[in-house]
Amino acid sequence: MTEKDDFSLQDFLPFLLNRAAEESSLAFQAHYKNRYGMLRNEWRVLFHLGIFGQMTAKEIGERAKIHKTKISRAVAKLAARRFVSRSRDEKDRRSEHLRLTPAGEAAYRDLRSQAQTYDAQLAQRFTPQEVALLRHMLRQLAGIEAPSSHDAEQRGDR
Amino acid sequence: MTEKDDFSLQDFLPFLLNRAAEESSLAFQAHYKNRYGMLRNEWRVLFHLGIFGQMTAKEIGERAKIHKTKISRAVAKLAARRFVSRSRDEKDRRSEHLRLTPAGEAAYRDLRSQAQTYDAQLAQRFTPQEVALLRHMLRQLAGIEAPSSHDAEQRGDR
DNA sequence: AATTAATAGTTGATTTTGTAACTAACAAGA
DNA sequence: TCTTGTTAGTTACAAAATCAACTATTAATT
Repeated sequence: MTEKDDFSLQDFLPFLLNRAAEESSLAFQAHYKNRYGMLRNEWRVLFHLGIFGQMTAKEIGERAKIHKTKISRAVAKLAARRFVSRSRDEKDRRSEHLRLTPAGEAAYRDLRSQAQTYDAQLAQRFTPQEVALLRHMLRQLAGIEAPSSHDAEQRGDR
Repeated sequence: MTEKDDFSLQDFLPFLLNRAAEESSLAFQAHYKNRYGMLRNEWRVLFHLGIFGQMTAKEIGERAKIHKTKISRAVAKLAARRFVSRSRDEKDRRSEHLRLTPAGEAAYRDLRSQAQTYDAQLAQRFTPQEVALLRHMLRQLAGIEAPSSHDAEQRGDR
């Protein structure tokens, strides 16, 4: 099993991104899976509601880029476990406003602090400048952040 | 939907990594899905065989960190499409050596060049130094590369 | 050699995801 | 008002992932 050509899978960005994402997700999964029996999508919905207070399924989906069927199922499970309460919008009865129940709030606060600890743990492998750059580049690759003119300048674009 | 507290999901590394990984994987998927009807695991196996020439399912699994059932099914499909040939190891008849057929080689070469183009496209959003650092950090987070003493020094460790 | 444990790979059952079709509610134009 | 179109969210069915059990073969222990 010796290398045959110069193409390195270990340098291919989609491959690296997937491996790094899976590694960090699996490691952090332990926190919410064991303690609260949550799945990744449920945890994501919980976090969005924890951060933003009240959102519709649609808003969560847009912000996190999670498909509406995943949101729907995640919300159903969170509601069944009484972590989330739903209320119809009276102006537009198609949509409903979601918020955390006190139990959901408690879970969120607990998991948020674990997330912060875990994130810090990952970040401390690099210098603060490196981490800032990493987050910037990831946001860029994720399509969250538009390419800055700075980047373009450094490439010699105009 | 206004922000309630200081924790930002958009900065949480596992979240960012997942979003960036998904974005790049989906974009690249078009190449192998449309043209060869391959799935992600099949493509990964194909690439490993293209790069390393001959491997067992176990070796591929270890290197790519893909579970053996996924490998088994991916290899079955690649073999059915005559992209991969299998041959028993006569020393240890439990394992088989996998290699690409000429058709598999052709597909690999085609996809490799597309991968290189796509990777370059992603990379050109940043400076060469930034990309080098990104790959380094991702390898680190993926557990492919051990933390360098350089990183530790910069953190003030000893 | 016979028994037990371990390993490479496959198969099957269950869970989760992905895709499409669906329901209910609203909106716009004729 | 009566289509026609659109949107929020759910549900049904197909595809894929996960986990456990299985077969065949080799290694280790007695």
